Amino acid sequence: MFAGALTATQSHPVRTRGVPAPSFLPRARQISLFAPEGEIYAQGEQAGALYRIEFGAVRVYRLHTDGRRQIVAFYFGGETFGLEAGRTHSFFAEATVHTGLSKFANAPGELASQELMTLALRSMLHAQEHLLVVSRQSAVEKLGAFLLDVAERQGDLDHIDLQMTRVDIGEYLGMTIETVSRSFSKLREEGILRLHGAKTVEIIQPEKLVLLCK
Amino acid sequence: MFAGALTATQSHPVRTRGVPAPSFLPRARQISLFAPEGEIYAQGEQAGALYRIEFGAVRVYRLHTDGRRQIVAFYFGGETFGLEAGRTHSFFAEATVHTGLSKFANAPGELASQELMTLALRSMLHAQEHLLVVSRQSAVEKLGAFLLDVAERQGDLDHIDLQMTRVDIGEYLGMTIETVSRSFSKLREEGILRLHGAKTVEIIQPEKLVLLCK
DNA sequence: CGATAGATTGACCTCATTCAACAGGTGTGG
DNA sequence: CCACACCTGTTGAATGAGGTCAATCTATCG
Repeated sequence: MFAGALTATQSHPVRTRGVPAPSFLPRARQISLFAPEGEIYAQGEQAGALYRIEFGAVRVYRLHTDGRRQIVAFYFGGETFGLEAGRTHSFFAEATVHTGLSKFANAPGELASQELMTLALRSMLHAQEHLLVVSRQSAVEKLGAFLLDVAERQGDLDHIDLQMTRVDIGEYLGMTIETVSRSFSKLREEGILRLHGAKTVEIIQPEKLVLLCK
Repeated sequence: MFAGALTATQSHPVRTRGVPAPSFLPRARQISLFAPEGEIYAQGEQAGALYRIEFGAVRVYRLHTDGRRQIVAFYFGGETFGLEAGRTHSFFAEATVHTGLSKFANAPGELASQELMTLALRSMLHAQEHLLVVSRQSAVEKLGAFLLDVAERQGDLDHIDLQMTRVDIGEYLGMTIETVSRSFSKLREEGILRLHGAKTVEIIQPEKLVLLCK
């Protein structure tokens, strides 16, 4: 039945917007499937491989000593992740929903290639953007900036598919699930967005949201 | 008299700990001097060059639309900065104190070199570490983690030379100067550190601080 | 040695967190 | 296909940490 989910999801065109397909990497033989909460790699494991998301979504996070989780990035269909500074992973990577990945063995000699450089700089830029969002003062602004980011990456303002729980969003933005929920409600009450279920968001007044968050 | 400050500072050995000298880059002819608040580059300017700090300190920041400043990194003696994702700078770089820099013209063809890759991955890692610090819950923990970072990079726990104002620290950690000051006071009251003037910090109980922040 | 920017401390207030109860939606088994 | 159970999300009230405004102190530089 997960195989069913696979074909069903794949029948949608995989979004590749923003991140070009890593043509410089050897073609992956097959797609690995991950159930929600499924671990892709763990902190301490040997790094080196790259992963391209065919469908689904992934969270990359780290654990604080007090047990709290800090999600440093989400990745969606068409995006590539897995590049890290050291030889071993400093982060955990897990699927947030049913997810299909292409894995690329990354030969160490290839590390200096232009494309990998681009990927590293992109990751750096993303971390800095994330920093700007998290250091934003108000909870509503944080959530708004997050939603705009996701909408842009998914290429559709009218139909954002969150593919993650309020817990995930909270751990990404550095706030509690209650505050996340309240912020959604505030944006809804102000007529900026509409919720169709908890995970499908429609942005009605993008201008207002941009004005608020950018 | 600034020339005097130059020789005086240079008589101290320039710390190169953590960041190897960029031997892969063409030797710089001379050292450029910057007064406190002096602009090194601005957002929108053409990027490409790298800078090595001979003495002094640099802040790299970005402006929010509401005018607030978000400092994304500090750099100290021996460290190299200036690498960015795009062709133009997304950030501003300014000296926080009297600073001397070696500028390296960065030939575009060299972009794929192993050493630049290392620099990019280091920047990525730093941005992610910074994110973890800022998303830490309490103000005292943020400041403690920051001090440990600076102490490690300067290689001396007993004598941290901050080389920046409370405003800078606040804009780096995402809190007000009052909260920064109060956090310093709390750490002092708990006997973890001692202040000799506002910018010279002596960490008396590093274990306690590590326990609190790491 | 005086002027001035930077830093500290206090009082008050706002807003996110915490704790708790409730509602809704999803998935499972009958 | 329906009913129940559980997980997820929402909302409310009380608490507390950090922001804001303001006054005072002090370190540094001319």
